[in-house]
Amino acid sequence: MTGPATADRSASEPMATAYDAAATEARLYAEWLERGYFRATADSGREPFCIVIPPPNVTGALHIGHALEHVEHDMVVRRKRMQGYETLWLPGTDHAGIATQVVVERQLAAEGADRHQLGRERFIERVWQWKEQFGGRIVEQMQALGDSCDWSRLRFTMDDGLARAVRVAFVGLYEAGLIYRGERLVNWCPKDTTSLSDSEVEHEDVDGELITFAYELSDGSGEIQVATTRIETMLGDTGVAVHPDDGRYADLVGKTVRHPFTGQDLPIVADAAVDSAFGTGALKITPAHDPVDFEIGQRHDMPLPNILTATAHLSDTVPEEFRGLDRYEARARVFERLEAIGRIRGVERPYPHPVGHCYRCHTEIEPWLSGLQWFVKVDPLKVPAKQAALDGRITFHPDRWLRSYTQWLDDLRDWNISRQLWWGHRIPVWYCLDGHQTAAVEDPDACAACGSPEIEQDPDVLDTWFSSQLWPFSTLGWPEQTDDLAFFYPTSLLITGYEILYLWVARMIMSGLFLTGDVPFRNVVIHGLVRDAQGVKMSKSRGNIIDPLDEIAKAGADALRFGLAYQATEAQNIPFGPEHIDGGRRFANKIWNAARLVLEAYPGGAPELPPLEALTMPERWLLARHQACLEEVDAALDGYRFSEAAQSLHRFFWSEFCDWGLELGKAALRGDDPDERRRAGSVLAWVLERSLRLLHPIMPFVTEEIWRRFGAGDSIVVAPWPEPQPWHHFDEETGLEDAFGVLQDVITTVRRFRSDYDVPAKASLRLAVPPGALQLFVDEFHEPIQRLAGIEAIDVIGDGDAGPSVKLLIGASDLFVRAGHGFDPEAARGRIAKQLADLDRDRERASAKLSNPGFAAKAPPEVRRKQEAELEAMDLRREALTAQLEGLG
RNA sequence: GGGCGCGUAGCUCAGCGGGAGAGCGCUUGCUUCACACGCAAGAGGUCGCAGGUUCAAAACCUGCCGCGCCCACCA
Repeated sequence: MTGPATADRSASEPMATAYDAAATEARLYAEWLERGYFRATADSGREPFCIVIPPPNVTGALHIGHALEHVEHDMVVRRKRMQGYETLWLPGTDHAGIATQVVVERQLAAEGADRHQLGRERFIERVWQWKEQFGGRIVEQMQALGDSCDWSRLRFTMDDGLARAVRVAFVGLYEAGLIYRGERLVNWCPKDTTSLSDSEVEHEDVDGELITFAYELSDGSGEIQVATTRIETMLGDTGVAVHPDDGRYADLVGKTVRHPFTGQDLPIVADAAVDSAFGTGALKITPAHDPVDFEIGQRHDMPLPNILTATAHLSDTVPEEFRGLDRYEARARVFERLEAIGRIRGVERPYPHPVGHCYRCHTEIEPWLSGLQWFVKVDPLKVPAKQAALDGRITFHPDRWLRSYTQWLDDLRDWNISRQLWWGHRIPVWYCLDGHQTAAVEDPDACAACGSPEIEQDPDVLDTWFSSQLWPFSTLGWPEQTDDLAFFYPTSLLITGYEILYLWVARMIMSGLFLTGDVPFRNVVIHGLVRDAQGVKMSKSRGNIIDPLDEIAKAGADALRFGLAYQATEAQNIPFGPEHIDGGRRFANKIWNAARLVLEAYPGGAPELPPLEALTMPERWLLARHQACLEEVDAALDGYRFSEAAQSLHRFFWSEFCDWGLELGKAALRGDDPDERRRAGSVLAWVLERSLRLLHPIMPFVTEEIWRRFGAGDSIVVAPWPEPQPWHHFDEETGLEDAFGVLQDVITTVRRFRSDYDVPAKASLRLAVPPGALQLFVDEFHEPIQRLAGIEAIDVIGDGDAGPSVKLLIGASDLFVRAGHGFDPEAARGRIAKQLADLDRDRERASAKLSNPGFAAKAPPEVRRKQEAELEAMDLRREALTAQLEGLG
């Protein structure tokens, strides 16, 4: 720990006229790290609060979506820390199987090599080297953003502890019969040459073709037509299927057709999976290349001719003339050949239809028989996962995501977890020559079944998401029963994007419940996707990317953070552009300058509030507004409505604290009376200091930099979160808002008069008030009225003694303004006439409502009273406007 | 095919039963000793359309139109 804040050199220097983020942020962050503010322990005796980060890919750079997600994390975490929780934000990165392997392979390709030349072991070494070199980049970027993570616990999905967790999880599921090996169609990416889970396939409409062609019956008695979007697969056809109830084809079932290129006879079968209404009602069956056909093939004992290689070229199982073609060439060639022999019966082109694509490289997915693959049996896992969300052990925010989650679970099918890659957690299963399987946490020496020492490990690695799903507990030490796990698990909250709700969130819940017996987190916040200011998705090709690092360099992390927080609504899309960062930058500067004004007159130390009865009415108003803001911020953040919190703070700080609080307080702050100076300074400093604490989770740097100048403690990072005061609703009890409203009205009305009548700023105005309540009020607040409304003097006048003046209206009283110079009545006449017209429209609507008998009978009294008061006010305002118009001639 | 979300000021959005709001942009006037990264005043909206519920609807219900997203084995 360093010394007290007063030893902070920057805190004793005079404040520059503009806030300099670049000179501040890195310095403060380094100090926070050095002082260990972000480190959490399991034995503090405090309430735990824990968030694990959605681990970004080690290959990645921090993008704007991360920035949004991290700002939300940090807002929650910094507030919880201030609220006294033992707060842990656990950071880390994901090894990202395919993505990382592809990056390193590309690097190798640039050197004229490939991974097969290098060999498995050396390739993996190479990836680790790459990780050591570039994997830390994203950590630095997170620090630039201000993320208050406990860096001493930084984890990586491939580090030793997590590798062990993966093996224990695998073996546990295996022994429970929830992991099995089987041969079935998988989603195959021919570019990455690996299988993918259903969730890693993105369906997208493609302009394809629907070709109808004819198979001739083997007995020469006619033909049967079939339709397909993938005509090349007819080389792997094993039959034709029709619906059992389809009378058109009833006679044909049991007959065979002759394949035009292979000469084989293929059976015509009846199967209920066929939709008679589609196409010709007859379906060609390619069991090895289509999921529906696979099942039909199984039911009718058909063979499984695999006509494609791993790279989606035609294999040696097809007639010579087609071998070696890739799938698209083959599509054209087969069509040509069928056309040449007169078998094409129809062509629909373009024919848009959905096709699966690889979520990494966007190559079209091939349903392919790749040999034996590993699967997780999901049925026993999904039931408790669904129940946990339905019974409230896990809450989604916004709650509409609950429905998506449960529906996804309902439709979930077994999860293919083996990947034909090198980079990743290798499947912990060994095979002996007799084909026995040994699944083990520690590398075995011999087959568990027969004791044979000649065993070989499965060459495949696990789906990246298999290790990611363990993240909330593997990072805390699981499977060991560590203190961290006992203290911080289940974690409190997970914040992530909807795009990985299924890929990641749902699987954490399933595996967490099975492996730890508890939910992995109690709350899930799903945020939207950051788009550009026009709502268009950001992408390199569109050139509308906002790089958070650039923006931090230009405007500061606080500016970026505030801009993001301000936009972070519960909507599915978060529009975000440079103007939002600019808004944040200006707000940071506004805070800085407001502090400059207050601190110039403030002696230092923790601000103390003078007794309430010693305060002026505007000061009490300011306290009330501050309380309202605190309550709004608390409610918003408790409900994870980040935008609401940011907007509330912005509105209060700028439009209430600065525009009215500081402006009204200035005179006393700089006046001659030392008591007044002290009182005003204390109130403003008190509100400012507490506002800084409320703002700190959003804008940690500028708030810290200012806060230290109070000399109220070491750091705002560990300062307590403001609590509501016992007097927090005194404004309502005393009619304070009304009184302050009159003051604002007087000032605004005079200002508007000056503007409406084009009275030059330097021309003096005199305010004439008739004797009475308003006169007493104006008298009491003559100083701020004169100063803020820019008037020279206030006179008390008798009735009918208005003189050459314009009558304005304040509340229910008249107010006369005398301009020292002539003004242009023409300019004003139009504006007033329009105001009158608008007013009349409103009046009509209000009086119609009031005279409605139903309203009188059924509306609650307070609504009626309010409505009456409104109409009254409109009447008065109308009178004043009419008088003004008359006064203008 | 199933599900979800959105159509409110020029732009992007908040509001979600009794006063139509914010940010940015725009107009006008201000170098007023915290801030021109600012201050003050202002213009601008039949709250997608049509019905219904209600004393009262931008908000609740129904239908329609138009966008967007997710899920999905109709070849």
